[in-house]
Amino acid sequence: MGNAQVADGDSARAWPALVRAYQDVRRDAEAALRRHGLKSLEEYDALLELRRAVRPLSLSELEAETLLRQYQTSRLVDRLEARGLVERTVAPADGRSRLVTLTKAGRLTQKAAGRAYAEVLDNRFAERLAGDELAMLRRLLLRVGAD
Amino acid sequence: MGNAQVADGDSARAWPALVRAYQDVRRDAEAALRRHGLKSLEEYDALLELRRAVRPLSLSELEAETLLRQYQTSRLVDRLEARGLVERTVAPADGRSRLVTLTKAGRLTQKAAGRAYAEVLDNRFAERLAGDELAMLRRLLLRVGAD
DNA sequence: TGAATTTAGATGCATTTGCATATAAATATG
DNA sequence: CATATTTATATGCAAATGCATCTAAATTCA
Repeated sequence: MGNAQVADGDSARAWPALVRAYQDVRRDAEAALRRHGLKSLEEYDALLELRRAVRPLSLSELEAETLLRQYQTSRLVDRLEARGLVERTVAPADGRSRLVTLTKAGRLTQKAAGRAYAEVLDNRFAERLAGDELAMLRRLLLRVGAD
Repeated sequence: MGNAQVADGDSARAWPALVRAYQDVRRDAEAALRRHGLKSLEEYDALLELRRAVRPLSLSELEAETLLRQYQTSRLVDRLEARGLVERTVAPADGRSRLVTLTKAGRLTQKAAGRAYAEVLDNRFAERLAGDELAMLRRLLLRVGAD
């Protein structure tokens, strides 16, 4: 949406800046992830959740962690599976459920991509804002989102 | 990407909050725009630029204003045209260029959608943050984006 | 227990994206 | 002036998205 400008009540001059920041960070982050074979932040997030989990996650658990829609999760896992980054197995306890686990390649990719991602964020946040500014930014953003 | 969490250096705890805020505002805004027949923020932005412009804009001018890609602009205009919100005419001065103008319906849609959009932003920003907080948020976000 | 309901995922279909390339008009060059 | 190049926009095609719906397994409950 580019400028994301609205009618012009200046009540919300922060919104275009938010859009801009989001897009710029996201662009950098996705470029970094692409260099490691991932196609989107969503893919990375799924890999990260899988790595963090103590036990294999079902698709619906993964869905809950990532805030993706049901069908998005299903297809995201399709793609990760096709590239050999995860595996899907029928849950022993519930025949409807599929458990998703990272493969070796998936773990390696997550690790490498994670480092690149963290670098981008450092670049965009830590190197540009002081600690108290970061905290303030976060607090303000949390008030804008949520509900 | 849901949580948008990264490896865990806390240098960038602001990023998940940024993602969250962006997604929440955008979701509300698009819901409001849909009620007025628009499918995305991008569509609204294009209508707004066209309304603001003193003269008809070519596709490439519109592209520059909105930060869309060339093919995105072309197809966005396709869709707006199909719904009777804009018209495309060959530029008199340059036979390659198409000038895009709002139709009557396009103007009405822009106006109504704009009000709804502004309401959402007021809701998300002005009603939640004080004036100096808004200004601060904006300043911080501008430093994160850009470059 | 057997039929109805709910839950977990998958998928058909239409739309949208992205990339690369095509078309066509304008401009530059020899 | 004729050809090559650049500029403005459109488009074919493959992948991705969204919606609604489907299948199959589990659970409810009469």
